[in-house]
Amino acid sequence: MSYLLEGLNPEQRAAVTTTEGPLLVIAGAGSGKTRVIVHRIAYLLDQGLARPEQILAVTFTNKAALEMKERVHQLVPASRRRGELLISTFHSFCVRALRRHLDRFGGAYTRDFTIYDADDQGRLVKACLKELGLDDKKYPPRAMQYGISAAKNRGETPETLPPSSDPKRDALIKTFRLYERRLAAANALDFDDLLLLTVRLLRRFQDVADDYNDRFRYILIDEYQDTNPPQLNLARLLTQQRQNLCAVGDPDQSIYKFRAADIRNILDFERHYPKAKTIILAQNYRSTKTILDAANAVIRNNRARPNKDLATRNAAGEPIRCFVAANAEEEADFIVREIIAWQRRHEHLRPEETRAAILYRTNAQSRLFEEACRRRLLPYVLVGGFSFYERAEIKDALAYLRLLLNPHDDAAFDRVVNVPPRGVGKSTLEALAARAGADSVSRWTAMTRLLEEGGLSARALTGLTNFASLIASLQRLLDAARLADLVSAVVTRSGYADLLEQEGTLEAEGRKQNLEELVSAAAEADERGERLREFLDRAALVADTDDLVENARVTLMTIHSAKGLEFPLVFVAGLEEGLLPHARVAQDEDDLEEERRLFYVAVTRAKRQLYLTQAERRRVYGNEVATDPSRFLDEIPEALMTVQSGAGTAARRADDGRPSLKPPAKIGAQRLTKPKPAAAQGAGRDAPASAAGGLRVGDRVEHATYGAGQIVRVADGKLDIAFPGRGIKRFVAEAAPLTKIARK
DNA sequence: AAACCAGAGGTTTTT
DNA sequence: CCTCTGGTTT
Repeated sequence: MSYLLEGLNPEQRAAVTTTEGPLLVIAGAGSGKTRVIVHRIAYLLDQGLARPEQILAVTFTNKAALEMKERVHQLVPASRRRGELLISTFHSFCVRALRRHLDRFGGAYTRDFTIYDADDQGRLVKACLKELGLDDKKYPPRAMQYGISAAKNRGETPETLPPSSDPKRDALIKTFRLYERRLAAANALDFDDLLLLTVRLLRRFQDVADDYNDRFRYILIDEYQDTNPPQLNLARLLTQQRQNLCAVGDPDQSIYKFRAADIRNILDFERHYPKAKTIILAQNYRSTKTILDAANAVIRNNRARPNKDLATRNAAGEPIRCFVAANAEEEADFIVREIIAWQRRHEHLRPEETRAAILYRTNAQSRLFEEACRRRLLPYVLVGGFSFYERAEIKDALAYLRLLLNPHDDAAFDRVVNVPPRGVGKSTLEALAARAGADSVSRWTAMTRLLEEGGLSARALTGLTNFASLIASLQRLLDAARLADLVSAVVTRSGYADLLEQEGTLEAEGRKQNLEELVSAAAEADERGERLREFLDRAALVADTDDLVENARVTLMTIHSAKGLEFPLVFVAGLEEGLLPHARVAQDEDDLEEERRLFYVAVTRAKRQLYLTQAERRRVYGNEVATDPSRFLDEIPEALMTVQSGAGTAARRADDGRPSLKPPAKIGAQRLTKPKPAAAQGAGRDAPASAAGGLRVGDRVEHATYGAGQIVRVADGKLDIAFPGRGIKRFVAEAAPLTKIARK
């Protein structure tokens, strides 16, 4: 027996060794799903059933792909895996395929296409609305963007949509049509296109489809319950010959409907693949029995699902603790205090056995937890904040780079044509946009035409001429220079570096540092042998740059981001009607079931101890309103829980018989933490101490929302603080959620 | 072109 | 409440 099967239970073994034909693995939460996939890949290699390059494994995130690859490498000796093992997301896979074959279509698109991220997409939609003269109050761009994406994922094009007299519908179709035209003119693809065009490619060109079918003997897809229609099509097209598809997933964890994921894809697997074999992994290795019983009890309330209660041999463990706070601030503070106490109680354990997660439904909730952590000096990692690649200066530099490969990239063009300022003002930009629209060409082409024909102001003429020759001169570096040199040339020759230099502010300093980081990233890419193309593709597709998450002892994130992760200690916060389930979905039964699955995902992240918290009052747009406990709380058997409420909650008031307590002391009053005694000494600078808790110009501080910054001005009880990449912000000294950072 | 101010509007979730 | 946008001012 292969060493790869040791320590696996019979179902897991079957999932690893069933190597012929379609296989569906319904893997419950904590059932060792990733382990099974990793062992299966290793087994295929070990048994000589496939060489590495003949296997394609698809994961949901880039991070998951990386991790999976690493684990396979640990399991299989290097001698057994010559050749590239392809583990990637659907999107990355598609980019690879399109970079190779997109020319085949012969139309507007070429292999040099640009990827438009959600940001570029939003801008384009806005521009389209404007061009069509549609009021963006009446037709919110976001809704339009969503509508277009949804239509695309259903396989619609502007032409297949029936004309409608409904103005909303009509506006959507018109915008959709223009949007597609503008994308084509810019040789740009949005995230949806990446999948859709790959599907079209495989459908249209049999030889390409055959190539892929020949190459990939085995295909594995993780998180299959969250595939959307184009992804399903892709899977079917890639497996049409051999049908060696191993789909792994859990219908109870399908939580991406808003992104066009269709739970039926996994429920109908046996219909799509009549010869399919199904294996259910129902044994849970992760959670205590108490936590698992709660999860089972909750998910049982959903109708359409396979009957697969999870079982475990783990001990019952601690009861789930339910905490009702008077308001959201108290909720956050309670959680942070409990984390500190819990981790202190478990100090004897290895650090990774005391990792904690605070999970919430919406990103907006994160701020309170950040502030609470800062207040009590508890280090944390926030997942899903601004990533490096979302900073303005980074996007600017990337826009230049994008233009070098594809000058027709309108989004990039708009972004940098006048950054740094070169006399291309509003009216010139409008003239460019108008010309581009009229001729149905890119901004770049429109610019070229306008330059030839004249008719521009002298200033604009010089500005645009300079811009054009700048791009041209940088393009000459494409083949010669190393990536790092190229990036650094972009920063200097564009004048961006000088601009920041002149500014002389700390903010500009921070931006410069970020750009230097980008150059370092390029140098790393150089070492991996990557070209600009790959570098940009990675920047477009890699969303989570937070790899620190692994080592953090406290992680803050949305429930969606927590999928696939586990933590010994888990807090699910904001268990209120309107938040979880979210108010936007409460009417529709299907949507409600998705919210329940979301809650199920949250609960099943916990290994040892689970807390569920609710705030009785929560601020909504400024005013505090009373909340109702989430209906999901009622679905957990009382025997599994202990309930506790905070000071000042209604429950407590009733107990005391006191009419009402005043709301808990405003925590804002004590926000400004005094510098730590030993730390701030040493640098006895000249700046006068302010009235603001001993903060001086030059001090480094940590702000709850903006992160690390440096104080640049103290006056009138106000603080001006520079945040790298975010500019200078002014705060009322007394109220600012700040923590002083000790000097090194 | 930058800096300042007023007002509106916003909260799902993400490759 | 807080942030962003757009308009106005210099």
